[in-house]
Amino acid sequence: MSKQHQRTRSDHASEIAEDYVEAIADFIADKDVCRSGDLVRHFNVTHATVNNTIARLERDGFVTTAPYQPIALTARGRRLATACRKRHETVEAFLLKIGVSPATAVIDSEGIEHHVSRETLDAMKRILSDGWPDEVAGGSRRGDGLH
Amino acid sequence: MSKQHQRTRSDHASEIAEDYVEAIADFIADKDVCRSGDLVRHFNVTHATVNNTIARLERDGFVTTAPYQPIALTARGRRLATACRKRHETVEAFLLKIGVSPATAVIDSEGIEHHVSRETLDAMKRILSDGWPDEVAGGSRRGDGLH
DNA sequence: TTCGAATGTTAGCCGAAGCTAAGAAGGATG
DNA sequence: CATCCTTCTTAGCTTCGGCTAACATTCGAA
Ligand SMILES: [Mn+2]
Ligand SMILES: [Mn+2]
Ligand SMILES: [Mn+2]
Ligand SMILES: [Mn+2]
Repeated sequence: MSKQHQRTRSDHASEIAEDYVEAIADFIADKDVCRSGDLVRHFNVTHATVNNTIARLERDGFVTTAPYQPIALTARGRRLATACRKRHETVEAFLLKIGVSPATAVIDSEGIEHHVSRETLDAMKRILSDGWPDEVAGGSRRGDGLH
Repeated sequence: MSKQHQRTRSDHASEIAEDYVEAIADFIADKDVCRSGDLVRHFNVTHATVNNTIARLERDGFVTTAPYQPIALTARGRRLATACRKRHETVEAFLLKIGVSPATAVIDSEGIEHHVSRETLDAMKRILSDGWPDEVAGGSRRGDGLH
């Protein structure tokens, strides 16, 4: 019992870090630098909150900062950002694939992404690239064989 | 921007309440009463933590308690529990449907359930009951009006 | 009936993630 | 240069959800 809940709790601990490095990487890709004000607007939280969060990220080795300078990602931060962006994109694309509207897919994927294990992510990717799995006996039988 | 993040933050605020009322309802269904020790074992946290959490649930009108007595759900608590259990079951069943192993489905659904909107839940239910959407050239649109 | 184990409560601590309010640093414009 | 506005930092507060340690209550055995 309760392996689930421990996983959910630990997912939440890394969730903020994941969203921040992803956003920082996006700003850097987009306009070459990321300032804390960019994150204030992006996450819709206060300057003080961004400052505290960035301090934790620096403590944990994901970013480097200097007073009044842009925020830079460490190699570790870049690795995490890339992995998170891919995972996020997969989850969002999968929601669209099952018929969810674009607006809802954007919102739901933002929360869901952090709780998707490697195995579930692979299942989603497989469906996105190979199509729906074959229905096993007892199912409602609709798509017939392949394509 | 950031509508997503506000939703994710507010999902987290209700997440613990949802898991607790669901567990309490399960214990009551199973053995007629729920004692705080049941929750200690179920969530694998300490007595003190369960006590604090239950106090918040009572403050918010989901449960009633009396010293050394079992924990009882209010009507509001029962409503929430029922809705959460259904949603949880749907998410777990859907993960199985896309080919995730039972053990992983149990773990991932515990976190994912809290971030699944009504619309996404409906999409999952539709697939569980009607089978995969028709594949149509160019995308995943499922033509045909409803039903 | 007393006593010890199991169960429940309380007090006090911590870190994460939010906030407000105050002030410092820097840059554009006169 | 001085000024003013934007940007950034710092201090101090809150709630939540964890924890440990100490204490209280209940209840079944001896
Ligand atoms: Mn996210
Ligand atoms: Mn979550
Ligand atoms: Mn649940
Ligand atoms: Mn859950």
